[in-house]
Parts: sequence; C-alpha cells; structure tokens
Amino acid sequence: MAIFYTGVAFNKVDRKGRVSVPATYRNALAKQGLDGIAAFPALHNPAVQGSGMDWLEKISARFDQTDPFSEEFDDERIALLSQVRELAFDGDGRVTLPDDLIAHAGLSDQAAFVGLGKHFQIWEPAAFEEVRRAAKARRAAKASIDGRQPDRPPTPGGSE
Amino acid sequence: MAIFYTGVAFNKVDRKGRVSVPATYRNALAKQGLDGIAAFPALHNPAVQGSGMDWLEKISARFDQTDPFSEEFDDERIALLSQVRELAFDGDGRVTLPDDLIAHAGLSDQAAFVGLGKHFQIWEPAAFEEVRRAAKARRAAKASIDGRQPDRPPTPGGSE
DNA sequence: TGCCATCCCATAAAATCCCATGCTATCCCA
DNA sequence: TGGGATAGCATGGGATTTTATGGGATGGCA
Repeated sequence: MAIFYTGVAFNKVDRKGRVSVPATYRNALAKQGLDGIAAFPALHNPAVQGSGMDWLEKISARFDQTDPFSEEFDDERIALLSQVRELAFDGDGRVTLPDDLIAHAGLSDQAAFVGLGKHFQIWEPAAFEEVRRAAKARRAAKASIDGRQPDRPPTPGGSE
Repeated sequence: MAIFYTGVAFNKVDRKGRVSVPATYRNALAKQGLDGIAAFPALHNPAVQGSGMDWLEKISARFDQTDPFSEEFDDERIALLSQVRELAFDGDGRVTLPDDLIAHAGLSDQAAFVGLGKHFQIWEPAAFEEVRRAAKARRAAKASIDGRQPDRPPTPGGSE
C-alpha cells in the first residue's frame, strides 16, 4: 500500500540542532529501505520540505520530460535540486537540521512535522498553527458557499 | 464496492483512550484487507469522521494530479491531511483516539459509532442523540409539507 | 589541539502487546 | 425445543517494547 505522511507531530529541537523524526514517518521510510530524509527549503512557505528520495526522483523526472534545451524550468530546478540535503538518521532516529534550513523555517526549539500525503513539511509550531487556522477558515467559507448546511453531516459518498 | 457502515453502536472509551471499533465495521474492513481506519475531525460537526485507510488513496490521488508545488490545493492539503490520523487496530480490534480528535468530538467515556454508508462518524452519545432528534424533526416537518404521513418509519438505507 | 559531527548509552514517558474476564449470541444434540 | 457447550465480542489492566530526549564519549579534520 502506498505510503502517506499524515497528522502533525511536535518534536523538540535540541541544543545540537537534532530532531526526532516521528516514528510513523521513519517506519514508512524504512519500508522503502531508506534511513534518512531528503530536505530542502519549501518554495512558498517558511518551512522545510521533507520526503523520501523516491518522491524527489518523481519531482525531478518532471523536469526531464520537457525539452532538455528549454530553460523553462531551469530556475525552479536550480532553486530546488541544488538545495536538497540528504539527512541521515542517527542511531535513535534523529536528523540534524543544517543552519540554513533552520533559518528558512524560523525554527527555535520546537518543530512541527506536518504530514501532507507523499511528503511532509517541518514548521515552527506557532507559524504552522496560524497557517492551518487560515486554511481551515478559507475551506469552511468555501464549503458554505457551495451550499452545504453547516449543522448536517456531509452526504454519504461525498469526497471526504 | 459494497461496503456499507450502518447502524449505531455505543462503545466505551477506556482510560487509555482506546475504543473497540464495532465488529461489523471491522469485518467489512477485513474483507478489503485493511487493518485500521483513517480518522479526522468532521468538517461541520463535533464528530470524528472515519473510514477505511483506502480512503486516503482516493484523497491523495486528487492531490497528486497537480503540481506538488502549486498553491491551488495548499489549503486542503494543510487543513485536511495534517489532521488525518491512521489508526491501526490493536490485537483486540481497538483503536486509540488521539487527544485532538477526542477534543473535537467532545468525547469522554462513551463513543457512538454512527454508520453513514461509505463512512462513519464517532460522536459523543448525547450530542449525537440531539442531532438525530433534530434531524428527525426536520424530516417530519418536510414530510408533512410534502403531504406525506409524518409518522412513517424511515426507509431503510436512509441518510442517517 | 580545539571544534564539529557522529556514535553510544541512560531515562522517562507513552504506545503497544498480551492475557484474563464477563457477557451475549450461536450452535448442537439429546 | 430446551439447555449446556462454544465462539465471538467488549473491556480492564498489567507487562513489554518503542519513542523522544538529554548528555557524554569518540574520532576525524582543520
């Protein structure tokens, strides 16, 4: 069965810059034979983008499908792939976050691992709560425009 | 797929946050080879929304078709996937409900599993009874407007 | 030889496994 | 058809294993 990162876990960033990767993520990665994560700065967010190498390969394949001489994706490719770090687990399932990633995500002593399906992000907890609150509000507003009645269960067989 | 969750079951939430998933649900899931459920806060209700883990595949398929870095689905990704929990059965067919889900549904020591066809919800029993009462009243009112007999039993397979 | 990264171990808390119990529905046979 | 045997289910609680986290030891590299 496919592997999904879901839920949120708040872990401590210790004095040495180490964080425990949630065991659920580690187990998912272990099934793929991986003992570490790929990490790079998220494009649109103050967060660290994380995943297994498999996901990265798929992303990078997207570039290859275009005309190799086209420069269309070069900016993105450089921005993305050149910043990817492979962070190996230590014996206890932790990774050490490089300074630039810590800076990009504004991390201090707590890190929120946010499951987003086939990949995940690492956020400063307060920043993440704020973003999630806003996202929920926008989604609720959209749903009510769609004509759903707020006090009734969604229709069976609906999309969620 | 003919999996239908029906009926209501009231189970105990023990001190560790464990609940037995009704055997009828488990058997339906077992036929699909699933040994756990996917759970997240219901959008419009103080309830936990549940279904088989296969549901995740469907959800994520929707996201996968787009550029993973597009912002189009960011709200949904964050609001939905970050709240989804994969809950595996223990050896006795129970799941442990995380604190945030317990809080969202206002659960204390009893949980009502409410079958809604292709998915189900977990309610605080009193809250559910109240919603069910209100739903019945609305339907009765609607039926009498439609000129039907208001005291007829609901048709089997109805939407509650 | 000082610094940094890695490795290793200790500990507390939490999640998981495992078994025992009572209850109910089902089965089977006289 | 009655009623004891049997199996499945919900539940409680203890034992065991995982996790998360801190701190120290080790070893290479500048």
